Amino acid sequence: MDRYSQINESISRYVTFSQEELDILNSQLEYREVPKKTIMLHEGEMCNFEAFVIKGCIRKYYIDSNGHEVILQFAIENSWVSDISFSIYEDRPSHTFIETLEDCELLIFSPESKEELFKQAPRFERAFRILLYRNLAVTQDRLFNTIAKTAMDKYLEFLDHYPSLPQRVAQHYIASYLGISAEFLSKVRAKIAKN
Amino acid sequence: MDRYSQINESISRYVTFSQEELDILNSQLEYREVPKKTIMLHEGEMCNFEAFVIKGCIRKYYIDSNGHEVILQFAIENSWVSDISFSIYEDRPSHTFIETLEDCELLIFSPESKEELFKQAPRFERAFRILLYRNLAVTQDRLFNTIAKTAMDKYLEFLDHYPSLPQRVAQHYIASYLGISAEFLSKVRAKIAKN
DNA sequence: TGTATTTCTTGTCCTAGTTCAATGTTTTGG
DNA sequence: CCAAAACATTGAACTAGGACAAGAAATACA
Repeated sequence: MDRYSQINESISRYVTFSQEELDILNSQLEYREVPKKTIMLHEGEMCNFEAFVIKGCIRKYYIDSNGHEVILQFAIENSWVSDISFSIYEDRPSHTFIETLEDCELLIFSPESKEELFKQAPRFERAFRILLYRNLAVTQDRLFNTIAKTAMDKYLEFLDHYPSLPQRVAQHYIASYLGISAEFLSKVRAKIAKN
Repeated sequence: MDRYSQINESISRYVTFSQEELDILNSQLEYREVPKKTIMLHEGEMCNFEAFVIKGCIRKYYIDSNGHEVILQFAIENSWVSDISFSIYEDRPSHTFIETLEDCELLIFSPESKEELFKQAPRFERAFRILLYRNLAVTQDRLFNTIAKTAMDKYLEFLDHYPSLPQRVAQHYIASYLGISAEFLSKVRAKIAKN
C-alpha cells in the first residue's frame, strides 16, 4: 500500500481532485518516521510543520504558568496535528508541546511547502478550509461537553469517540484530555466496571 | 461611513484585495437590521447564514438534553457568527441557538452567495481559511482556560478580552460563557470588588 | 409614573471532583 | 530476567463551585 493513499483519500472526502493535483500534493509532503516519546514541538518554539498521521499517535498539550497541563488533542491515523496558537496572544506565548506517544509515520508540510501547494493547485485552499471547519466544530463540541457534562458522561462519550485510545495511551493522558484528575478517572472507571 | 467599510477592513487584514474583488464581496452580502432578542437560529434548524456584525451583540448557545445551556460565543462588532455543527454528529443534532442581545446591523452570506463569491473571486478562500484558523486558535485557548483555570481567573481573563461586554450583556450570560453558575460569578465579583 | 419582570446578591447547605498519600500493578530497558 | 520507573487504584480529608431560596436592585413597559 502506497504511502500517500490515506492522505489522498482523506483530502478527497469533501473536494474531488484530479490525479495530477494529488501528485502535486504528494510532491510537497515530506515522509518522516518519528520514534515514540519524541517531542516534536517544545514550549516557546514556533511550530514550523503540519503533520498528517499515517500511523501512530501524537498528543498536543499546553502547560500554563501554574504548571497545569491539558491535552488539547490526540492525533491518530488520518488526522492532522499542528500548533496554530503562536500568533494569537503574542504577549503570553502559549506553551504548547507536541509529542509522539507511539512510533509514528507522518507526512509533513512546512509552511513553505503548503504555500507552494496552494500556489500550484489553488483548489486545495478549499479542502483545507473545510477540514478546518470540521476541526472547529469538533473543538466547539468538546468545549460544550467540558462545561456541561459530568466526568462520567465525558468519559463515556470519549470511549464512544475514540474506542481504541484507552488501549493505546496511558490513562492519565485521557484524564488530562477530559479535564479531570487521573485519580478521579480511575474511580469513574471502577464505577463503570461495577455495572 | 459606508456600510461595507468594516467588513472590507476586516477581511483585508491578512490578505490584500483589489477594489474590484471587494466589490464582488460586497455584492454577495445582504444587509439586514435585526431587533434585539430575535432568535435567528432555532434548535434543530439548519443554519443557512453566516453573519458579520457591523453593530450590536449576538450570542450563540447550545442546550443539551439535560437542559444545560452553554454560551459558545459572543459575536460583537467585526466578528462573524454562524453554526457549523450540523454536519458533524448527524445522529444527535446539536441544539444550537443564535440570538441577538442588542439591535443589530448585519451583513449576511447565504451558503449560495458565499459559494458564488469563491467562484467569482477564489482568493477569498484563502482569507476565510485564515479567519477560521484564528477562530480555531481562540476556541482552543478557551478550552484550555475552561479546563485549567479557576472561576476567578477565567473571569479576569474575560474582562481583559471583552472589556465592554459586562456593560452590555446580562451577567448570567457571562457566567454561562465561562461555564460557572450565575450565583458563583456574583460571588467572584464581590470578592474582586473588596480589593 | 408605577408595576411587573428580569437581574443581581447573599446566605446555607451540599456534592462532584481534587489533593495527598500509600499500595499494588504494569512496562521498560539494561 | 530483574530492577527501576511509570502507571493505576483506593481511601480519607478537603474545597471549589453548584443548587436552592429569599430579598434587593435594576429595567422594561403600560
